Amino acid sequence: MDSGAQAAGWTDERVETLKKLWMEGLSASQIAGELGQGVTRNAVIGKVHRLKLSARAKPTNTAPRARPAPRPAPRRVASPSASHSPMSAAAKPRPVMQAARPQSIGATALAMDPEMETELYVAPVAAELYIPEDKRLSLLQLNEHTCKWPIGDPLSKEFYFCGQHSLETGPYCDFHSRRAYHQLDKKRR
DNA sequence: CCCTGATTCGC
DNA sequence: GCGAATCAGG
Repeated sequence: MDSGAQAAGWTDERVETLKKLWMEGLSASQIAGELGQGVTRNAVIGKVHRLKLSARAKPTNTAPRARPAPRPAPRRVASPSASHSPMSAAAKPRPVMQAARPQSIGATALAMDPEMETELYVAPVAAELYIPEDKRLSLLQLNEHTCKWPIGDPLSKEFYFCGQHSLETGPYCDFHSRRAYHQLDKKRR
């Protein structure tokens, strides 16, 4: 007898479902979830391309496809290369002082009265974390595990680094890591 | 950071 | 043929 574990083979049935859902506009991840746990979003996309389904809804797209950038075959790269130079790290980030966004304080407004909205105002100050003086680090005190987010004017004697424990995924602590990402990824024109 | 599809290439 | 890893854009 056979009782086997069926691999994630693309049966006609599944392919049908795939086609249907894809054409309906579902995202690859949604379809993957629909097909089952054994199917990943990548699997769906891969299959879609193999079936040559790619474009589903293309009204008037004047952009065939960006030139498939010359892929330098980065497959399976395992290069830790952790060269942390204090100087370069310090010169990278842009400690701009921007105001913190409101972050929806209070309950979600369902129906805000026109007269009430003037009451809601959040001061756009305190954009930077306050680091106690005894926690602040100078350039020479930085190491692989200290947040290298610069604070203040580099030319000033007030200048210091965050110095909190940095994440394994980057040179900054949780707070500054997120900030840096949100800055860069957001706009980018 | 989340997400999306697109592509490549070892298996 | 398959799909993880990666890339590129939002």
